[in-house]
Amino acid sequence: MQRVRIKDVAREAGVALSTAALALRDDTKLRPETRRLVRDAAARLGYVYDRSAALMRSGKSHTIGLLVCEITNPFYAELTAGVEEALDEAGFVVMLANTSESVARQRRMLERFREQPVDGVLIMPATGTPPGLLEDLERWRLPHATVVRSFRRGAHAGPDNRAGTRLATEHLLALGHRRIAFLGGGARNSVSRERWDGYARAMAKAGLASEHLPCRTDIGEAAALVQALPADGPTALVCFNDSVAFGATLGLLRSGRLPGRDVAVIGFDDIREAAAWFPPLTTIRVSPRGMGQAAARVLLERITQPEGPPRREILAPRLIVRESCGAPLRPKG
Amino acid sequence: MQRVRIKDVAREAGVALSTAALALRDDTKLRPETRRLVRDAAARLGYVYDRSAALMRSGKSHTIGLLVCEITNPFYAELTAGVEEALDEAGFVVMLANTSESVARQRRMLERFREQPVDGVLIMPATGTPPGLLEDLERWRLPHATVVRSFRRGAHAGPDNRAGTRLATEHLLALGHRRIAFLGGGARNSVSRERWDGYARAMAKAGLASEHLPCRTDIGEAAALVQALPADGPTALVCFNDSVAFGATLGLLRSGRLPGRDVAVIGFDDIREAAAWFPPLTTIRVSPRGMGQAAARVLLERITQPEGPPRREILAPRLIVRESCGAPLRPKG
DNA sequence: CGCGGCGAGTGGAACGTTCCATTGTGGAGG
DNA sequence: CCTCCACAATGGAACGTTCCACTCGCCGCG
Repeated sequence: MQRVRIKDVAREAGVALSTAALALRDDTKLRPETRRLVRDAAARLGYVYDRSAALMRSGKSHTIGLLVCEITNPFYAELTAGVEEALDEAGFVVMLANTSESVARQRRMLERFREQPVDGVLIMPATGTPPGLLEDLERWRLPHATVVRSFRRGAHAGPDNRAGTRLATEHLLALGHRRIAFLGGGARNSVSRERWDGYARAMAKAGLASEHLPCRTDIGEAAALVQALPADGPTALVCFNDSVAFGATLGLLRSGRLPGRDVAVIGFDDIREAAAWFPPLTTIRVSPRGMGQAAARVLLERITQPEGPPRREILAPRLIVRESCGAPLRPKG
Repeated sequence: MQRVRIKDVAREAGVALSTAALALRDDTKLRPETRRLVRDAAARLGYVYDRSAALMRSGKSHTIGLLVCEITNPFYAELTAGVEEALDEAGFVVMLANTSESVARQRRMLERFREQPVDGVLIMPATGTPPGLLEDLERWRLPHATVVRSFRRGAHAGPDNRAGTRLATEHLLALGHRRIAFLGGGARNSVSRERWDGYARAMAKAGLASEHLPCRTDIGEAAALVQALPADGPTALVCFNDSVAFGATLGLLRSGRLPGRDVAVIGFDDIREAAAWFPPLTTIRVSPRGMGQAAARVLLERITQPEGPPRREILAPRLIVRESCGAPLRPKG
């Protein structure tokens, strides 16, 4: 009652080992009848392909390592789903590591992946990742791509963050707001910088002053901050992302203000919950799932053509108008 | 500029290949000086361990396959994080597959994992999984464990769902509620059955009639259902889980009722957002992260002791009182 | 003084594929 | 009738570890 190997299938089918191997890969060098014969024998014996042996000989593992900065964040969870979906379609399996924004853990898992070995790695860099990591990846000749957060160079897929917050800010300006603050962000990563930048530039262009309300990306923290905001504070909030925006609406509710009527709130990401929120959240859609798929494609291209230049795919965001900026509010007491 | 192998390290250190291999595993059969010598040589050459070769010879991949029914659900995302954390600590790597509740995809990914090969699989069975899957796993002699949703037998870690909804229902009864409905669930899986069961039994014990408001586990759907509820409907809702409870509070708000004052809402799971919600959600805590860790432990035990009986770890839930059930109802009702 | 046992290190087979070079066969072309 | 080629199938080395059996000194003991 041992495991069934190609050898056993070959014996059962009455052909040579290498013939059986060829047949199982459905190689056209073999006559269809022979392939048939071997397949039937394999099915009869319950043969299971052993990728580890194949990997050892061929050097291709058909496996990629995925480094997620925080999988419990719905946005990254959705992104992970997109990556997994696209890679599965291409016949790849995903090795998962959740770094929880720990640079040390990220480093450790990367080395693990290298041992495994994987054919490439897809990274959402933890906040504070040193540029040395990119250099290591290059030195190791490990095909890699980043998603959302990026390094200065290397394959990448992510949203156009500047365009996103610009869109958001201009929408608020068009609605007549003048005192518009930027809520959240402030972390030392490319996304925070770019989103702030898009907002600040739009404000400058309108001849208005920027105002930063920094907080961590956490519903509770954002809620507390907004709850404490004075009545003569900003009339509109461009939020770092939807989670922060959710916090903002909760904070307004708790202090007796109605989001959308008293203070306009606009998010970023358009995560699944945004449409169902109260009030439904106006936000910038970037489709995390689509970005995950794009990133997977970019990485696969890197793996198959390691010599070509790394591709950077920047996805255009879209403004989704709902009710948190004072569009038709439901008449409600 | 080839990859560095143990052979190369051995040559550099001036020892035999097998000695070098032993040294790299830090085997106590070797003198500390020798181990040192080899380690230094390995570091000098930039040696990277190749797990695939080790796997082939030893049959141990130190890899487990994780089948998640829906990773974009925050509860399962948190659970995934727990699994990954615990397995990493034990030196295992996680292969991820998101089945999106598709039985076909689940089956396909399971066969892929088998080829990989993994040392075991951790499964959150997709809704509608046939019992045949368990039989296949047993026939394949693939160590396995389930989390949250379970089969009739086999290793498992999950919450005591009956006790959870019983706790919730008794809490509402103690607050004076009489007309209590169960919102959500209804899917054909063990969790739905058990949660309904705990609620129904508690109601029966109090001599009251059960009432089922079935809906899918989706904020929007729950919100719409609750919004349409008549004013003389139930005064309290035991929800299938927190997402459904979130939907319920949104539905109440939209129809001009205040959750906690007009209608009591109680959730299940205590996901991260529950505490920050408006109003903060009273719920049943099951700690998805803790459950993920427990499941990982149970599976590892299965892998190291395949002969022993599979362990089933049922975690006691805890009632977390916040504000969504209001202060005790006055006799007025 | 011989023998057993132990510590430290060595040599080589084995794992299950893939890949390459090779064989045998039948038919077309000269 | 021989040569050459394409096709179909075969044989065996190689991948980088692990594992087991083995050697070689050296020490203690009867």
